[in-house]
Amino acid sequence: MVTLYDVAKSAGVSPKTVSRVLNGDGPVGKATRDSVEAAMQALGYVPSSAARALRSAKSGLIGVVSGAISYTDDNPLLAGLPEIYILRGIQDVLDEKRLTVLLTDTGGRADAAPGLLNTLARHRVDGTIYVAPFHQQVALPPPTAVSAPLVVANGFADDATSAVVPDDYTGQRVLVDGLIARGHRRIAYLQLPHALLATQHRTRAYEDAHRAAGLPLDPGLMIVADRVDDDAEARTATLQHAIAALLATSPLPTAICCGNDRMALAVYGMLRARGLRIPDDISVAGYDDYRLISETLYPALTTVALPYREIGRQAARLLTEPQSGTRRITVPGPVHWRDSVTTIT
Amino acid sequence: MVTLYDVAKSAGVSPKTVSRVLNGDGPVGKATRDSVEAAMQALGYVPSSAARALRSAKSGLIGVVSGAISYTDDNPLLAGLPEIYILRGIQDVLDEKRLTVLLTDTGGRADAAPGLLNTLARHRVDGTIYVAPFHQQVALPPPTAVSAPLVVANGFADDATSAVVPDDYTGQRVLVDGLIARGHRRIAYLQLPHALLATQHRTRAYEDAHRAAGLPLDPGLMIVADRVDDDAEARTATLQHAIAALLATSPLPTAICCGNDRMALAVYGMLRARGLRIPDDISVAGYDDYRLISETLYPALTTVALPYREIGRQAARLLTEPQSGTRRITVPGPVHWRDSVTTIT
DNA sequence: CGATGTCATGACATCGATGTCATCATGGGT
DNA sequence: ACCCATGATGACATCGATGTCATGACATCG
Repeated sequence: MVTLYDVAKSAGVSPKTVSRVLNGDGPVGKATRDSVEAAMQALGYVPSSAARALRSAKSGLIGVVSGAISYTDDNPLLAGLPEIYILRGIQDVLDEKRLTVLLTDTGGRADAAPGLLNTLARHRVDGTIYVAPFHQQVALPPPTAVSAPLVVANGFADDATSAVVPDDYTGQRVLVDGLIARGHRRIAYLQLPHALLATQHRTRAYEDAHRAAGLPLDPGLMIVADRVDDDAEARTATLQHAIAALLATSPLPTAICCGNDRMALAVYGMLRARGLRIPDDISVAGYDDYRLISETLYPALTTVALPYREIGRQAARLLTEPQSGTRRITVPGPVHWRDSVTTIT
Repeated sequence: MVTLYDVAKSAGVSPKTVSRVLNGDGPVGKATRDSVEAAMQALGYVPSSAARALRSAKSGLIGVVSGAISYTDDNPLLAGLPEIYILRGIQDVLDEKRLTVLLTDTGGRADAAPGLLNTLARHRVDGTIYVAPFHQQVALPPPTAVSAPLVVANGFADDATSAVVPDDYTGQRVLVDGLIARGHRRIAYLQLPHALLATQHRTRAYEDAHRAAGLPLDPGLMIVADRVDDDAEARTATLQHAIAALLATSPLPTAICCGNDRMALAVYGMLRARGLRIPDDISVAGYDDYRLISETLYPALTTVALPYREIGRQAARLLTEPQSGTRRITVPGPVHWRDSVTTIT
């Protein structure tokens, strides 16, 4: 390994001067700088961040705790994508600031967190972002003696911890307001389980939108159509029942809001199996804007984007641009109107 | 920060003894070990991997270069998922060995690699895994003075670099053999662009399967139905044309192999828009086993799994369990037979 | 019973950077 | 002509671990 001392010797200067060239600390003469840089080039010098970290207590690492990698196939409902987008937002910001991500994965087990935080502490990360798989309250281990700043993304912990969460209410509200504006009067809502915070916020938005428009709320149109823990077949069956119940109402709904795009994908198939055309007979909307689904479905799916990337960005900024005190940020996501929704004249 | 010296003082032993307890090097008396461990507990000691790395030249970090994070929405064709699964396989192995992933992302630009490798070198990673977004030859920057061992996953570089790649030939071959065994005689093949190595291998497999069964090869059934660089609409149009061409042949094909699951998803919609039932009128198969698509589609999609997770595992093992010389490993993936394929009697 | 080996432990140097403080020109201000 | 701020550079200690070598206490062996 070429060290800073080798560079110094080769350039005929002191180690400290090389350090100054490297970090732009003190002033360095033009000629000296050039010869140092030439020496670094010639020797193929690569600074050791271990040594730097040891001396200056800055590792240049940001720890990330997430299930982005492992959730991918454990839970197809979530499919890991949200966390990937959040990671991407984090990268956006950290790249600019020349920080590197030290990634640890929960492997889907919530009790993995303490061990992972310990690993991050060993590496003396300059800060940690804890990424929740979906909008929820997370339980953090008690802050140890070694506590770099910590931010929760896509969830929140307690009042002493900064957090960034999606604005579920506004997303659903804008969607339903938009459907009403497009002439829909009987709008069904196939919900995700009520245990999800997102469902609670979105349900309130669905109801508020109806109230604001002076429309009645028909309980027959609001059905929980997914489960959390079951296997794929049981979940399909749950959805089948919901669709059957919906199509038994009269008059038929003209639009169906689905809890997420994945549900919408299944709904497409089920409606068509019953001979219904989308959007001519019935409009469909999703949630999440999984572009893999929403753009590929035929017709393309109207859906609400969750601003995951922006959540990641905000979290990274919160962490790296020291603010005063603890903050909680709510990030709204736009509705993408596509061909699966028609206007009723 | 609590250091090893604090622990030593508190336990009344020398720093070196604490180090021995930590690493299990030399022998340590039972009583001494207990008091040291108690002191570590009490003080909340967390070892500094920077100091350890500096002294012993082992960082406990494995660098990963991939586009897993950034590809996610830049290129819906690939959608990042393959790389996520590969990462997962890597994690499987590294977790066991108590190594941590230092993740750097190409941001979708191939020319980002040299800079990323330099970042990894600064952190003195114990090894590097270069993850290719799809099966291809990758161009690595010239090995610098600082070269930890490197392995390419899901691609290959040159004869001096170990690599792990998927077995595209066998996957497609088993699929087409299986379709023929199920009575299909006119099997269409909607290919991905020929520029992809995967397409070349799979096309050979498709042809070999026909030859082996004594079936004629109809060029009208082999259509390139996707493009690499175009926007979503142009790609949909390309696929539409392919479907139209296919349905103009006589007799109609009884099965369609798609280049990937995403294409199969679109094909479902297009066939149904033309009034064809799946699988009654025509069977459909995909490739990749994106479970998000393959398990959710209705009916569920028959497809070939790409063994991404296993590729990641093998790559991590290749890196961390030093073998003799350079190796190249080919990993096969199984066919998942689901309801989108019917047997012709 | 002395030689020898193993166990248990400590002293000290060292890994490769940076922080602190000192040194020595140089040049502008008065 | 003198003072002092500023620029350019270096000497030296230091960050927190581990590698090397040394030491003393026992146990074992011929």
